[in-house]
Amino acid sequence: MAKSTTPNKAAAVRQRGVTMNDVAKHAGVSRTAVSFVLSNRENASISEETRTRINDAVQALGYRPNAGARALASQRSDWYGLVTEIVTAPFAVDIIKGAQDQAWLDRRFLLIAPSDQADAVGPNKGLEDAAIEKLLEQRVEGLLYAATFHRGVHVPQSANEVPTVLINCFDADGKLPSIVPDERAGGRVAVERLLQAGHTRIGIINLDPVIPAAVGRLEGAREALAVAGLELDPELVVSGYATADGGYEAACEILDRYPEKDRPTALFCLNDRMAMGAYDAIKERGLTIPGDIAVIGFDNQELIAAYLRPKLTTVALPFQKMGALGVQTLAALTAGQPIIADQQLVDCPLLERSSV
Amino acid sequence: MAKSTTPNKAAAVRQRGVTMNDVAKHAGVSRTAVSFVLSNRENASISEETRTRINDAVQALGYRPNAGARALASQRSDWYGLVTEIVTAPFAVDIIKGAQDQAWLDRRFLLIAPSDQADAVGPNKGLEDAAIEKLLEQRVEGLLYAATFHRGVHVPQSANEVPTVLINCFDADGKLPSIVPDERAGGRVAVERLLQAGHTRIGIINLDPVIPAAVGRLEGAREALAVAGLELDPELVVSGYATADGGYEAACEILDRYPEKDRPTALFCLNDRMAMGAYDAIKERGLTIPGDIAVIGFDNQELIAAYLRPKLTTVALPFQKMGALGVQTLAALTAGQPIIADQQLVDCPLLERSSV
DNA sequence: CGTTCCAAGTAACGCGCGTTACCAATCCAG
DNA sequence: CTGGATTGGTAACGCGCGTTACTTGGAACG
Repeated sequence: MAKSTTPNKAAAVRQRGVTMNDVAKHAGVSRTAVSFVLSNRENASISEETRTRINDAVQALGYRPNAGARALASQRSDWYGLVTEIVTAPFAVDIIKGAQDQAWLDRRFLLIAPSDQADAVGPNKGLEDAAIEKLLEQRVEGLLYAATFHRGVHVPQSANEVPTVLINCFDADGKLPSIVPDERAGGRVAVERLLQAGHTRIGIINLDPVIPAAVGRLEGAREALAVAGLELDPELVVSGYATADGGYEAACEILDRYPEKDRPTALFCLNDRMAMGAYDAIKERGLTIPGDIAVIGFDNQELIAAYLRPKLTTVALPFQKMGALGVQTLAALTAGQPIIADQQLVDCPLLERSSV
Repeated sequence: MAKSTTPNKAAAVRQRGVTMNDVAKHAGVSRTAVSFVLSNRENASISEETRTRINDAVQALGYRPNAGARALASQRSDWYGLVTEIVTAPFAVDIIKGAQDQAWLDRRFLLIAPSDQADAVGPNKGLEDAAIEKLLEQRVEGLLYAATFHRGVHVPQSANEVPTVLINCFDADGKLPSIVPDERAGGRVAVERLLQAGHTRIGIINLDPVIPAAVGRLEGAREALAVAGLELDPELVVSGYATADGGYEAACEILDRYPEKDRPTALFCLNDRMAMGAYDAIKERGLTIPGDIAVIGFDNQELIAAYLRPKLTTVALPFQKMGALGVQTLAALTAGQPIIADQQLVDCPLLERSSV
């Protein structure tokens, strides 16, 4: 790679950007002609010859359009705002990635603003408002509001000024369209997988029973059992904190409660962190996975699921897909199309690894 | 493709568009006066009375400045571009968060562009270039280029047009300033901690020995041992793949190699994933942590370190701090200040948990 | 009373671009 | 040869705002 000896100088010279006017002069045409060519107008008539002359000039001068000026003149920015809690977020990054990729494909830009601030003491509601305010100042054409765990949220008032789509959460006021994981189908597929492997006595390590994830996943489990002619035994459902320790304790309780012959042969852990704790409880008792006890998780937290030994079979939350779908929905909304549905459910695929 | 079926409606939805002119009329002053008040010009003379009248008008009309127009007129955007690989990134999110928070404090905006694309087949170098190009079209005032693991990188040529700072990586061509973790000090502090706990026979589970992280951390370990009058025993250093399985195998090798009395009483795992595997190897042998064997990790991958049982004592990579420092450095550069140093090292703090 | 000076504000230009209206030349049909 | 329809462009306005130069009414000053 040939090093330019004075990159700084080059930068300093380039500081004053090349404008469309420069291109026009260089090509010996009007600025309008350049604009027409660059924006590929259909109805404008520019001869093939001047068209190439203009393109050559663009190339020669290294012209780069000024997105801000374009936005100002055309009254559209091609920007979407994404508001999310970054701090606690093992998941947020996946939503961002999904949205970002889709936005990129659609030639749109994503402005990401934090809805929480590390240094914020007290209610950070004000900061969230400020974030949205900032995004609106940038004249974003739409807003994505993402949560890191499935729940109902109240979206600040100012979000109403622009089309808004919720991701991994839903509007507690029931106004805005949202995109959430299909927890029920996920719970169903997890238990179906265990049934298919021959397990009929399945312990369930539950989350806090009131959150949407727990409700849906448990309901799905019940459905799967019902299809197999089984009933969900309330005694086999133990709730715990959504941590490895919580999972450990719940698993201990469920494993020690029964004599060996009645012991469940499989555990459905409603998230991977609890599965991590359950692994310890199982191993401590000299039992093997999946030989003695099969384990299935939920969430597909890569760092856990893919690195546990044996690797954890789990149901994935479709964050990337939700992010992408959010952008698509927003694109449809800003284009004036009617909303597809108040709430779109996205499938949670089963990821087979080695714990069943 | 999808043309807006109801353009009128879309226009109606479009932002209210109250401009400075509206504010001016409402307050009975000139637009210039409004501009002066809003930008808090020192040398301009506006009476306190009209100043409040203008502010009231702003409030009453719900005026929101147009950032794009402001950028166009003032020739500065208050935007920085952040280019990073989002896809594989358990870490990227922390860099983003650190940078984002700092940018927010400085009243600047971060435009995040992906340097890798999921759907990109073949060399994605072109996409990275395209991303930077897009950022430059937005007239970002500076560029942050972040990697998800410490390494040398080649930054695309176009990044030279604007001040650029590298985060968690360094310029292989040695031109651009960078911010990287102080791996050596991190390795030192880890081993010091083990020495302080009374361990003198310390096994080291190494990464691929050529990457900067491995080199630095091992060198730090050597220094710490030297200070204690000890030497690093090459036999106690085993390399493995940077995964839980790799850590498991390496730990097995090191634990089984010696009779009990010569067995190391502590393991320094050069990353947390390997520590996760080492845990399994230790537990399998009926040994306890930290009773029989102390373990210390590196990276502080929250999902692992905080949820392993016992929780893993580890050295943290200062991603957030690096992100913040990156923004600060960029701010200094764009303000025309001389660069502080070609390479800034950021401390890796020890996080005490329960495995030592 | 004439001059100077200053507070308080305004008119007007330009940032880079999209867009509409308009113009000049050519090309046929009648 | 005239007139309408194309082809190939251009002039000029406006997007919302920052900024510079300029104006004005009145107070201070000599």
